[in-house]
Amino acid sequence: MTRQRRVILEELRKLDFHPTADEVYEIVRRRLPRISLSTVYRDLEVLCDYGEIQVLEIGCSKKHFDPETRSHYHARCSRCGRVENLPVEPFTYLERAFSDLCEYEITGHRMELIGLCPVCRQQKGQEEAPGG
Amino acid sequence: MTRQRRVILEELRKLDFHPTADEVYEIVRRRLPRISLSTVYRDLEVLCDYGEIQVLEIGCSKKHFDPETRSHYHARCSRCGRVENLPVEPFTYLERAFSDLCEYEITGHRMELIGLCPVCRQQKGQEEAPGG
DNA sequence: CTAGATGCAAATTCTTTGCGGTCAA
DNA sequence: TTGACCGCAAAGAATTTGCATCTAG
Repeated sequence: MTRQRRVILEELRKLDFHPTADEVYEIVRRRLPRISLSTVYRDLEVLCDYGEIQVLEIGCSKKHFDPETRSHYHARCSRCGRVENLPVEPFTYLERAFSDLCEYEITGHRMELIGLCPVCRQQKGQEEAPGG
Repeated sequence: MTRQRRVILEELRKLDFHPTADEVYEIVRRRLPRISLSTVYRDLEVLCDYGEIQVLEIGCSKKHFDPETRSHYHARCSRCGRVENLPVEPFTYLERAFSDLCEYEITGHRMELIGLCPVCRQQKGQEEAPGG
């Protein structure tokens, strides 16, 4: 566990949302101004291998990194791309139910709620009623 | 609706899985050998805008294209990447339930079952018991 | 004609890799 | 001294864009 790796993990754990690699880079740079983006990518991968964090390939095009490795659901803002946790236990019985409906050997599932986060909700309200 | 666009849509509708852009390219090339990959990307985007197909940003890194635009769930093979439909109606009540659990204004949700498709299931079985 | 669409090649974006130098045990 | 790790720059993969040409109306 190197300095860079430790700082990345610490910063990830402070956040209430799941950042992308370049967001991690920007955040970590405040404490380690000389860190490189490739170190961030490499350390995020190592932290996944160690089982300290997980990658979310959600919404897509960019990966998001989550310091909680147990399975859980996410909410994603369709406006700003923010990804955060949903406070419910995953419905594992769904996997058994779906096993009977298809030929797949089911090993897991993923659910994502899509909508507007509180901030974007408010901003959208202001745009739609400008000044009156 | 140009020739290229029509052929792309026809071929998509024939498939029982949801291909990536380069898979669409390979398939469509059999009928239109001079089509370019950028036309495929561009036409897939136009078809989305027209509401004829939808993009699945699933599993990630590559987009998958689905000629069924109504909301539905998918199964994804963790071995070969195949993405196909699940024969169940989406549980829209989940959106109302989650609205009470978070501050989001929920507009939709997505669920994806992960596992081994029938083909990979069989291949895996053969690898694990080679020759007896 | 002309507006939109195409094919090709170059550009972008996100991510990974190669390499020489650094640091801790 | 050694092996893992770093920063930098270059390479890769997926996707998008610029541009000259083509085509249907």
